[in-house]
Amino acid sequence: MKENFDSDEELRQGIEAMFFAYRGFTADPDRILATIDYGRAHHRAIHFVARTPGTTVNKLLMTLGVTKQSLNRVLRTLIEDGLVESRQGARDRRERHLSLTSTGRELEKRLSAAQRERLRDAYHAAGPEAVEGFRKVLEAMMDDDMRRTYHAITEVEG
Amino acid sequence: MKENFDSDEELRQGIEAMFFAYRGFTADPDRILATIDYGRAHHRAIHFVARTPGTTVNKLLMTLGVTKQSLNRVLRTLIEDGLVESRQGARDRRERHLSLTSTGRELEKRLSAAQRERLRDAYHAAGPEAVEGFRKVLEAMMDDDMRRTYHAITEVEG
DNA sequence: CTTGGAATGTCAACAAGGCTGACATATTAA
DNA sequence: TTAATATGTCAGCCTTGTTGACATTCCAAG
Repeated sequence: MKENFDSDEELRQGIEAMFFAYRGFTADPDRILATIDYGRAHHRAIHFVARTPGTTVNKLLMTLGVTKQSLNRVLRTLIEDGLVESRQGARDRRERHLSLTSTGRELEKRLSAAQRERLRDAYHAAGPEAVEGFRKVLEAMMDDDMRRTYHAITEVEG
Repeated sequence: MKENFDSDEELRQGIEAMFFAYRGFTADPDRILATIDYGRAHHRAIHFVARTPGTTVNKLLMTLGVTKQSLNRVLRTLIEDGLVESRQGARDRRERHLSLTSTGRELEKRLSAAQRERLRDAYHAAGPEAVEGFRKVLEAMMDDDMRRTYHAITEVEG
């Protein structure tokens, strides 16, 4: 297998693996979200607000790769529902700094716990070396600007 | 890293890696699809019809994990546009066996080539051992029934 | 040979969550 | 003073998912 790891057939299998794995990856949070009338878009917003507290709307926009109108719709409901807090910037008062409320953090924990459990189980089944390879390939698969965003987030926090 | 590969922080990074990588994974086909007024749903249908020619609607339904109404809408346009062929089953004439026309195969090749190139570059950047780990973790991340479907496809074809 | 159920197709209605375009407002920077 | 930036919001559109209902065709069991 290693001597031909980039054959068309190998690559097609990789494509299918990504497809099916991503379904598993989102399945657990999706089930939780469905019970509270939220969707994946809410999850993504909550995740990155939790991850980079105090981030601005613009930064979140770029991270998520959606339009402000699309994000705004989601963000508005999260703010109305008391999960996300929006504070005017002190230095630049045009900016809104976003953070989770304690209620928001509770939901974030539930969603994250489910997703982390799925990943942890997969990591254990595959082993530490596999995990390293997994991360390497995923990183290489990103667009350059996404890789930068990824590094910005994981280096500061991790 | 290896001694703590399943810490919460490591897992959160894995989650983000999946998120950003999946964006890259779909980016190239998405660009092609946009020029011809198709979406990801069309791509997925085309991919699996190409992969398992002669498959039935029901099998495709289960593979894709959507409702028949949702698939039917996509499939109908593909058939109307002459990319997919639907033949009544010989043994069981309720079934429709799906396959790509030559036009369909052309599009499939374009989409697949773009996506395979992305993956191949990532594989080369990460190396053969990493690829093995990548595949292992992805497989472990799938739901059981998706893993069965995945094996059914890759074992027959690959 | 009838009948139940399976496989498929189709209609209608609805929702989430993307998008574009246009416009308003506040604030900062030139 | 003016231009640019950050944000919010309204309106409308598209894709792609959902449910529910119903028709057709056909296999298979009784």
